[in-house]
Amino acid sequence: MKKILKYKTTQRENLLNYLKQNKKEHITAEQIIKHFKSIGNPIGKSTVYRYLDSLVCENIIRKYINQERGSACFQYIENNETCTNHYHMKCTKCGDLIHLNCEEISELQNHIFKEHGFELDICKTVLYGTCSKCLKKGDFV
Amino acid sequence: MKKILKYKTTQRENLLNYLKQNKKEHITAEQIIKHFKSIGNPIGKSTVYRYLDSLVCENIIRKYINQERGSACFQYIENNETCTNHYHMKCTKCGDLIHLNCEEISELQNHIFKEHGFELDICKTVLYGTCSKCLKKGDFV
DNA sequence: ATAATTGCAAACACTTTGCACCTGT
DNA sequence: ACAGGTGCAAAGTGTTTGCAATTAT
Repeated sequence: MKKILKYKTTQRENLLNYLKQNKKEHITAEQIIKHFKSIGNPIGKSTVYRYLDSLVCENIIRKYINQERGSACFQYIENNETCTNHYHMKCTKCGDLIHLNCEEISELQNHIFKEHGFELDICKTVLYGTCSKCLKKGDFV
Repeated sequence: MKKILKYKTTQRENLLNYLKQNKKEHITAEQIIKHFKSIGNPIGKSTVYRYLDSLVCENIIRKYINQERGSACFQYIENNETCTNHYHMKCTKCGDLIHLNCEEISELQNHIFKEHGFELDICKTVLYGTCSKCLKKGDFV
């Protein structure tokens, strides 16, 4: 379905480096395009989308769909990241992404598999809610 | 931000009934439009989207973003549905939606709140993975 | 040399908006 | 009568695709 990319190009190298440097963030295509435009080194929209697709296929980055806007964001996958007990929680107020390494989640995963026969895909699941910072600011917001 | 709807119209009545009749499903705007066209009772696109928005605001229906396509789907909320310990799991293979009423999840929610200071929003969170039917068909798929 | 890649512009899918006409009260 | 609602068509997002020019090998 997706193309295998054979040549090494500066655009791709830059783009992948950018994702690596922001591995803690969920980056949108728009952010990438703006970033490279702003540093006077623009990369074409189609190139960005095509390369992102291919990186997703190669399992080098992960793709998420933003629950608010329905648009995609991407994140570099660490080599050493097992991804097995690592969930992401996204604050719907401030948009912050929280990385959750937690025993309890693995337990839930086991429970859901054993009792409900459903195999949870941690990589595809994002937990939504309100982060502690925003809770402190006031529930009413 | 959203308009309050004052008059009772046939379009809205029909649309809400349709959602009520399909309360177990996640329905897209497209499905709604097609349905009413097919029964020779079409409702305009804008009317559909506007009414869905307003129903979401009034907490009469819930909106989900499809993780594959990034498009929205909607679901009628039962009056008696507390929504407190009711999660949705969506199979990424067959698209089936599974309703999960489960103690363990409430425990996780408590844990995440106490230990990580994050208030999980169950309504906004969908767990993704593979359902039992698809697992039986073969892991390789 | 030549196969792959780029980037524009045009097409896409889904959703929102402006506006003249229609409907519920 | 008139505020409110409908539905078309047009505009807006975010994403994908066709293609001629460009670049990596």
